[in-house]
Amino acid sequence: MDFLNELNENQRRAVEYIDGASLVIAGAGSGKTRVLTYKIAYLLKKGLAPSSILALTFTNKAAREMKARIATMVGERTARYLWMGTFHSVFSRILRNEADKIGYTKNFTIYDSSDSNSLIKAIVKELKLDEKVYKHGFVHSRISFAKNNLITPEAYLGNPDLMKADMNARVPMLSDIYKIYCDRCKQADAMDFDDLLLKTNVLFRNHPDVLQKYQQAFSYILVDEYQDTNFAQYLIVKKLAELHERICVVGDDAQSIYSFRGANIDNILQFKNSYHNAQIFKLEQNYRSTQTIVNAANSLIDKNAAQIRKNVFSEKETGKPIKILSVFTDLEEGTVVAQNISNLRYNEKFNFQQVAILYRTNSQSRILEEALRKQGIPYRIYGGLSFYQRKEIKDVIAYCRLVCNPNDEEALKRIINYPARGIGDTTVNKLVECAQLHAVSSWEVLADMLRYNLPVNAGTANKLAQFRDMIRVFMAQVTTQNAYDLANSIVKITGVISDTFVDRSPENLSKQENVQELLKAIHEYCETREKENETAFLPDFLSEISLLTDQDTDKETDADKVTMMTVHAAKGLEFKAVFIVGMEEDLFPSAYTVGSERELEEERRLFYVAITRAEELCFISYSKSRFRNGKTNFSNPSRFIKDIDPQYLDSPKEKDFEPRQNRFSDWDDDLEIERNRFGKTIYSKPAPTEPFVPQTLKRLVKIENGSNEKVTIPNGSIPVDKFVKHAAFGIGKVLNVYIDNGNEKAEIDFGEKGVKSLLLKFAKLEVME
DNA sequence: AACGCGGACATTTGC
DNA sequence: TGTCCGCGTT
Repeated sequence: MDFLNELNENQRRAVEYIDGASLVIAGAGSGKTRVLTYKIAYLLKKGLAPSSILALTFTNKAAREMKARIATMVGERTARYLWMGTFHSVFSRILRNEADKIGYTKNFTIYDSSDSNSLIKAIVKELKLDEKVYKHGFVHSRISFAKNNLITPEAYLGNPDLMKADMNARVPMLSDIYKIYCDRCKQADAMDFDDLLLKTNVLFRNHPDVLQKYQQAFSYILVDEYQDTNFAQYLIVKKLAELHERICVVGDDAQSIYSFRGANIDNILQFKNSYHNAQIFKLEQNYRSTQTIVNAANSLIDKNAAQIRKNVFSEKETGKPIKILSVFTDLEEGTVVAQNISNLRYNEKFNFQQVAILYRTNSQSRILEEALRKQGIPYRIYGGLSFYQRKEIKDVIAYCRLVCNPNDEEALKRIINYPARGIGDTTVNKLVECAQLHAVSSWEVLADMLRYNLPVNAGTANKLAQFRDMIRVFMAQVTTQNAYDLANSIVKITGVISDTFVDRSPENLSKQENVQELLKAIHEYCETREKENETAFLPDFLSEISLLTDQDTDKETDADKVTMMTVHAAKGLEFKAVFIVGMEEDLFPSAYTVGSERELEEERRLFYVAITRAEELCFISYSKSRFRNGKTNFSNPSRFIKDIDPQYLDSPKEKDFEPRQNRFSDWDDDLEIERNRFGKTIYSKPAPTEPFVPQTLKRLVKIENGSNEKVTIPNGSIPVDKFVKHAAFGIGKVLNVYIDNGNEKAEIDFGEKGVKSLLLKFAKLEVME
């Protein structure tokens, strides 16, 4: 096994230890992927069948690349039988095989987050709850949290701590929403992303025979990016490995950046408690970056308290210091970055594809994009609205989903009146209500409107029947036509994209192109399957794509283009030169995280990930002003820049690091408001001592022109002109107190949150001193 | 029922 | 800025 010689001492020991559990702590750039691939090759050479090796990766792309590398070592014929993929894709496969055991069909739908959110919205509405209190994003993240921690609705209800917390947070109905949400998913034969992990656990718990089958099937388990696993994933792995404990996990606690998705860094920190006798290997030599970059990154991560101490070092050249670019506007930032890239390309002979621009949020990409375009620099953006999230694609997919799974409520709701066929909201509401009443899906009601007494007139019933019959024709073809032929006739006959033919605007043309692109993808999928002498049906294709991301869709990876992506998306990648942009307070670190030390440390790790993507050159830019959320804000350099040992930096003058002080005239007179992570508004400057001027004149005028029925009460319980604090809106100034419809109300200016009229008997207001 | 308008609101990261 | 929702009009 010659290839073992290509490994360093620690890497080789990690590869060769296959008799029990092992943890590989792999510093950034330390050859982690190499260890994994070589280890799998090693296992295969030792005689393990490829189908008995389970390798779980964090992205599909990582799985694909690793598989390709293994194929070059052991041959394609062997490599293709490896169980390799993301947790979600591997276990969705298993769940489809075992679907009947947990009350699902093989063709269950996977709800993406927008499906989940729209379902949550519908439930909140049905329960007649305040949509502002039960915001879909918030509710979804709580449900997600529960599922990731394997807390079923029943367990949630029975957990006094959770129930009390919801009570105190004034969201007592969360548990009910959760319960209904799960029921509806079940009824729709749908699983959300979290279900793929939760239901796998349920399957293994309730069916020991099934668990045993997979325990025996997988004689060696490898997990990549273990620091980003959550409890549900931890437990799946634990159960599967229980029998033989032949498992190897690889990760780096310093690169744990997904806690918002439930990832639990303790999984890696506590590994040896879960698998006693676990061997630990540390990979500390960085082969990717210059010493300067490695040392700079080390000095940064050193500021975090929670971590496994390790000594990452590089033996490459010293390299150039990290260049700090300080600019005045976000526009200028784009220009400066573009200029630097041009310089690298034409003076330093870099290729564009060796350069990446990394940012904290997707919304930053647009302005950079324009700057690059102006200077004629080719680029490729990853993430953002991925192909499969575009409206026209989602519409086509929704038809496909409904055809494959008639109970898919979210798909049905999306397209029942698109294109418009005279089935309006009123009708849809009646349909959905009727279905709920009988505890069946809307499709079931459509199929037999008379039986369920759907209260619609003859004309409407006719339109519904027409829609139903059209879908039925497709349904009959699910197992007779291949995916491409069926999708093709769906697009033609339903007229999903007919409204893009009204004119030849660029938007419409691009939509048509996208749909063609989709059909092409389906066609290719069918062809590859045919080569394996199988027919690919539409449900197969759907299950294939539901877990794909933008990066999986990308075709021309070899083109010479600058890469633009979020730092999260860049994990695991490397580039000769990296530009980290928008390094400003409230953006990186995000304003949402500065309230909690834990979250702040995660942001710091995120920055660490960004820096360690660079092989040779790293640039960090910040702007003193930035256009965000519809207006321009002034900003200060990120605190993280100061966390890097200055000896590794090439910085502009010192004074740029000082917080800005009245250098920007009247703008600076506004109070700086920042939101902490609970969404409360707090003032970053000392508490206001004088009343602030309401944000917009428009609002003032509105108040003064307010309705005549409002009678100002002179001695209200809330003092006019004083500041009060509200649980959700933060601190505001009382403008007016009056009686409206017999109710005492107060008009309060919450600054950025706007002017609100609150009922005093409901609003909990605290008067500020 | 369809359409258009305007206001409100949110805007972290992603399988 | 952009999306979503509700309202009023046709």
